[in-house]
Amino acid sequence: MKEKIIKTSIELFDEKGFKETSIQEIVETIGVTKGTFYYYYNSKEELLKDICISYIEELLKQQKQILENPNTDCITKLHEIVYMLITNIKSQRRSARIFFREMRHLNDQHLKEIKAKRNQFRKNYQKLIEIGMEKQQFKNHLPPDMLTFAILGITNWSYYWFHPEGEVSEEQLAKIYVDFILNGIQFVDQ
Amino acid sequence: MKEKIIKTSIELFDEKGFKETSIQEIVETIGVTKGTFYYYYNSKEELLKDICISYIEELLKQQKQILENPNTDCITKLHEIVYMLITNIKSQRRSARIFFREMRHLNDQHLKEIKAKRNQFRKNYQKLIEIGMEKQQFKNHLPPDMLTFAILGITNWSYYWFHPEGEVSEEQLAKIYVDFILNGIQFVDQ
Amino acid sequence: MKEKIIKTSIELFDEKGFKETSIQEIVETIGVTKGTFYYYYNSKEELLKDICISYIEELLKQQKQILENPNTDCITKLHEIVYMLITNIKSQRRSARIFFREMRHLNDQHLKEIKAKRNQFRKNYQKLIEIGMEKQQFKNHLPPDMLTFAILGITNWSYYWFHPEGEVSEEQLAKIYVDFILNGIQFVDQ
Amino acid sequence: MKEKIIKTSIELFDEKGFKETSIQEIVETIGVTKGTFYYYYNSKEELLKDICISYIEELLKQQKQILENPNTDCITKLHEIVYMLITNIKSQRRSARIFFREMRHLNDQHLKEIKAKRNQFRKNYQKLIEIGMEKQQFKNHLPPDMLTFAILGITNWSYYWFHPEGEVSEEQLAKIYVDFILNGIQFVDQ
DNA sequence: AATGAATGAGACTTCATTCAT
DNA sequence: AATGAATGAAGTCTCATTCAT
Repeated sequence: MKEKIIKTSIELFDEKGFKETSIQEIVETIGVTKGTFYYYYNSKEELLKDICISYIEELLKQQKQILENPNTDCITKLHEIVYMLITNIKSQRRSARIFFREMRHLNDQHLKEIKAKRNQFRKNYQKLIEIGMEKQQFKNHLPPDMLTFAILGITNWSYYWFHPEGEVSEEQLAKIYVDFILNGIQFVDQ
Repeated sequence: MKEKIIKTSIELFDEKGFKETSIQEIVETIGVTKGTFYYYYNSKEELLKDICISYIEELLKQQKQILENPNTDCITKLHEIVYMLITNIKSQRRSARIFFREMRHLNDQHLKEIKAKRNQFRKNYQKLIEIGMEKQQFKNHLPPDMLTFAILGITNWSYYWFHPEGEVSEEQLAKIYVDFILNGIQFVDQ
Repeated sequence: MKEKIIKTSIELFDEKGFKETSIQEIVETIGVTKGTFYYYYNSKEELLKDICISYIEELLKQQKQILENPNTDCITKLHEIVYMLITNIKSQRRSARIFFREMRHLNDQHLKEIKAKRNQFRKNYQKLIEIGMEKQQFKNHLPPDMLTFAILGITNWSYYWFHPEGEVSEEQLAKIYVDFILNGIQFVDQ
Repeated sequence: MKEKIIKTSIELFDEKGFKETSIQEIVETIGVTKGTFYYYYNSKEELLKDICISYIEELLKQQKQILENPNTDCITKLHEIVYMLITNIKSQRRSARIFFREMRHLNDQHLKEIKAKRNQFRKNYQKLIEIGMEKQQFKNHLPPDMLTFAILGITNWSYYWFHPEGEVSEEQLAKIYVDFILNGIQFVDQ
């Protein structure tokens, strides 16, 4: 039942927004009553927290697997993270959008917890860039923190417009982005 | 008075969200009563529309000036747009965030109008990339639409974390981003 | 309207209890809607506070008038306070009962304020007893604070059973009580 | 288990009120689940009835013992009842307060039953006063019913403020009250 | 003897909006 | 140009109670 509630809420929160989705709507969609909801959750906010936590923790887990692989270099790892984020769109687009857009409805404590994890993800990313710079896989004349924000912006933004069912596949988009991130767009006369 | 309402609403909508800000709060902040609000606006939604329209039209106007300048090449134009978007953060961060986050509260008609202008901005951007490709200022092996989304993602995302009052100035950030967009991050042994 | 709300609420709170009376019932009795209630009060608790404050402040005011009269001695003053409390039953019985029974539903701050005033009333009463002891109008071998509680108990309790419309009039009851307080019930052989 | 439920409920009902205490809270405090509660009680009201009945019946029992003692006179009996009520505060304060304050949540039938016993207690008290009057232990110029209410008010009220652990002991308070009841407070020049 | 899932009625409260003045 | 009173629909949440196991 808890699973059902989460699944339904994710759809509704993404489509209509957290505030705009009433508990009534959630339980009606499932076919139970409001009491049932409050048997599983103490508040609407707690449900949102669950959704947000699940999302970011899954992301951290996948990032960890990629970063701790001893057999890949920095460029490969960068590619894998970009690819991971793009492929996640298919299954996690809703959660991701809820994460970014509705996070502010969490209470102070939960918000702090969530933001810590989000920052952790970014810091890990940045660390990869820094290591790549040390190993001379990446250029080192630009500040790694700003670069990290930029690279994150590219993939995060794609959650708002990219449709994995469309003409461009996930693999293709990931490749395009990695190429862009590595080489930029300027024409170089050789 | 209308100016006061807009100014106050922008602050409140950004800080608390559209739904979370009541008309009561807006008019209390100004020091008038609800009747006054409804003298100037027919609904809360209309006020949001005003804010969103102003934001995107101003952006289009500035973009137009840059693009129509006959004396600059594509790379310069790209730099100018990036710089324009980053400098706008100082004065328009609130409006921009409201634009992205609260747009969905608009009614169908207004939403259509807004999205048309937003797409216009993106299409103009994309056109610049395409022209640059034709003129061999930009490489042409990557799809210009995906590149445009990527470039947009970089600057749009900065509205959520960049603080113009911080250590890195707007000029610096714009330079970093343009460098990144043009050349990428991969180390090139020459 | 505010007056109507207070009047109706006092009746309902007394008859059914604070928790047991819904806003719905209050406004239905008056013939308005819930919105109207919340136009005048921010919460149900605030209304209760108003009722409690009004009650205790009126009591303090009347007590003050009696105590500050320079032309009456302690015994007269005692009589006047007892009489005042008994006569108040007719008009204030409901408020008094709400005061005693529902006070605990007030929030911490309001409760503190109310209790301060209630203690003030008791302290003033006790002061009268102490002055009477000094002036040898009252015996001084019993602790004045305990006596004050006892005397208060007598009249306060009457709010729960005394009906001014019954056989015994207010004047009579006050006289009986003062006689009892002054002389006790033990038969004295003279 | 039933004992545990009663004990816990008395504490919670006294501290928070009957309506304000949920069955959930009661069973959580004990460490069982709601089903357990409903195995022992058919409703929350039934539990309240149990508490109230136990309290008043115990009181009647103790009163009976005192009144039926053939070896004590009326003044001694009065003293013993006052003392009994005061000593009860230590063990029964919570029950007593629930009795007075929450009684109204009982259903009609239970309320009738309870009130009958409460009146019985008062009537017995009044009878003692009347007998004392006949035997010329008590003055007979004041109506015994009003006097009974007054005497009851004194002790009942003490349930709301007297702390047996404080400076004044139960014996002392009983003595003070009996002295007051018998002799009053007026200074008598002899 | 006890559990856990589910119910459903009803509570307080919020708020955009209307309208006579 | 602005006010203040009033509306009413909708929202979140509570909780005593039921029932199959």
